[in-house]
Amino acid sequence: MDVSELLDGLNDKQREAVAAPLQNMLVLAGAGSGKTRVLVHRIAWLMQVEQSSPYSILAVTFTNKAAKEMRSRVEATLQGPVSGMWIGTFHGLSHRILRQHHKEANLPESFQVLDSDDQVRMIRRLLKAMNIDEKKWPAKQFAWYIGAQKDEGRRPKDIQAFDLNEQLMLKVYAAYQDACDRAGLVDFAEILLRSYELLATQPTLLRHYQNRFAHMLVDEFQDTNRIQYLWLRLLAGGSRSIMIVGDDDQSIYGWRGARVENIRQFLEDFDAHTIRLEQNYRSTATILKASNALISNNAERMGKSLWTDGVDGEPISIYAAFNELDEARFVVGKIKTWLQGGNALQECAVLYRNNAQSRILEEAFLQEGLKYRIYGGMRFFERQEIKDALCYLRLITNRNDDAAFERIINTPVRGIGDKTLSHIRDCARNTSQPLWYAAKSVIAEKHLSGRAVNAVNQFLELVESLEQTIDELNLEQQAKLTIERSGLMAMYQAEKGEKGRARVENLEELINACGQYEPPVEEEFSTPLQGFLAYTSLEAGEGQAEEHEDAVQMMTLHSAKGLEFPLVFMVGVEEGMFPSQQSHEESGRLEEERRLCYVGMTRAMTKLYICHAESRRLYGQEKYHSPSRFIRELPTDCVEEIRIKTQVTRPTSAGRFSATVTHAVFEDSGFTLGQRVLHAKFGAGTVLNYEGSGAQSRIQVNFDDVGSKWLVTAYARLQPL
DNA sequence: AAGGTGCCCATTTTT
DNA sequence: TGGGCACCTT
Repeated sequence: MDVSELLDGLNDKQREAVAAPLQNMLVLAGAGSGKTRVLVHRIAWLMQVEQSSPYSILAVTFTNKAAKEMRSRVEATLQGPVSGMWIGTFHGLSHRILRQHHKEANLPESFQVLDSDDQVRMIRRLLKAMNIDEKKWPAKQFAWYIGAQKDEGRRPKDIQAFDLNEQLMLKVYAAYQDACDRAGLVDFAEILLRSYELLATQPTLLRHYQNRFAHMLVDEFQDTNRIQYLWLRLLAGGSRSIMIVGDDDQSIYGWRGARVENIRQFLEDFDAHTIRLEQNYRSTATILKASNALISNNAERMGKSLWTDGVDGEPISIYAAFNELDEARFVVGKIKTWLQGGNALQECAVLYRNNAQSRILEEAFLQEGLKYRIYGGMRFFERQEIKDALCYLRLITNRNDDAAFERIINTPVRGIGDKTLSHIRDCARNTSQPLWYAAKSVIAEKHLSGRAVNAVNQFLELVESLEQTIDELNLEQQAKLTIERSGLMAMYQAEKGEKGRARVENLEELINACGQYEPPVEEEFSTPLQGFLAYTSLEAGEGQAEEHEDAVQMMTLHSAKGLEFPLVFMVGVEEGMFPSQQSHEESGRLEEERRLCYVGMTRAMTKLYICHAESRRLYGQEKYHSPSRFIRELPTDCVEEIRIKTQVTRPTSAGRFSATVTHAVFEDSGFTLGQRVLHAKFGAGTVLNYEGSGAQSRIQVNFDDVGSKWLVTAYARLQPL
């Protein structure tokens, strides 16, 4: 392959990054500036021009999807499969290291990964055992605390608890860690921390990896947390060839431990050269101008300004909806118009700040027969029936796995009740052994009724006999046998309704997935089953939505990152919603919300609508929100207000005003005499008179109080009578 | 052991 | 408002 092909079609800045001499680099890559392209081409460049072996390259991403895409694009560029190159997520790569050196990491060979749900269940059990009232201290809070500590690289011994609350947190952290260690379980944060500690304490091992990975590339660097940064820095050693790609303006995960500061830290620690990718290939000039203006309100920035040599495009449309129903109706209407223009449904995306907002929209889409797809939600390997089955497989692999034991000991019901179970738990605690062995002891001690003994025995034998099949059967057959012999299949077949049918299908799909699974060649698993289990927890699978279907794409602003759509709606852009109420309280949060808004806006390719509702039913109460400050921060020449906006004179006193209604929404809002209206703008009022319809209508309102808030937009022109 | 009731809570999410 | 969950009832 001709080397120049690697640079063809790149702009100057991209080319500078791809063809740079071996050095540490920060590529500040704006939205839609072709960062993946740069990463992929850089990898190809390293191999073709620098003659680097694929073995010497380590590329890290955050999501499996991104890792997969990067690998396939590298392979496409190099026109052939690359083997030996490490491309993966932080968790995936760390996990691989732990597998390979489980002994040095003090982990059993059969160690398993706990997902967040397992983790919370595990903590919940501990809380019960420790007599901690879950009502007062929810398990989730502990999970949060533990995760946050691990993300910062702190073990219980490193933490000083100042108040009682933190002392409790710490106590549970220590107990939880102990339980995990005994059971051979690691949670997600543990994977990173453990792998970091492993490298930090094993100089030979560290040197091995440092020597191997001469080149490191990191995607979405602004999302790295403390421990990920330390991990990278440790692994990089004195390397002169690490390229990080990121965008401080798109850092939206501070709340889960991401540190934008890592970018500056990197510049300092690695004495890196900075390249800015500011040419955008996605959006219209108008959208970019508005986005730039918005983000310039943030103080802490590396500085960057997106530009395009494309068209200006249409202005951004702002729609002030009457309420959330009107907002949904508006979105539906505009999407229909879009379709009439000969465009596809899947080109449309509706973005919202929190998941609850999707409901009203769904209803509206359903009503109009528009297909939609919601991103996020329960993933395949996280489903109840799937996890049940997986826990059988886990226990088969590792008898110490208390989390799995707890989940399936009486699923399906086999007459092992609370009493029997607490016997087993007590025994486990008193004798410091896993539940599995405690169950055996309890049976031997004959403290139980004959019936209970039978039931427990049956369970133990079931698992043991299933383990025997490992050598004889392939993974698919084994999964099938497990799901059948455990009674799970029968149990879910008996479940009535659509739900039961779906669950049976999912179980079949799981068997299918086992058949499809091929253990990765580079990684050593003692059995294919172990490999499969690791795969299920590190890669939870797709959500429920069908990807190929032509449907409106609905998702939170967070999950929209990295995607692009010709037509984008941002809904609920109101003070208190977005920026969210909570973000006012903590410092720095507001800027993150603004970055989130920036991310949302820069998803749009050709047309962007921003909607806000003046009244919204929230938690069963009518709330009046003013338009988000983010709307105000957009330059007026980039924006068009869809509802006719009229500058109005602020009513200075209570009394009668007449209003000329300027929008048809009032047509079906159906004013009635005596109705209370026009809330947030001028305070509450009563409709005195209403005539005509739509833009022709006139309404007289008597305001009994003049609101303290002053806003420039209005539905109607108000005139003192 | 399933079904009902009442209570509490209420961003954002990947691994 | 409504969903999830713990607890209570049959």
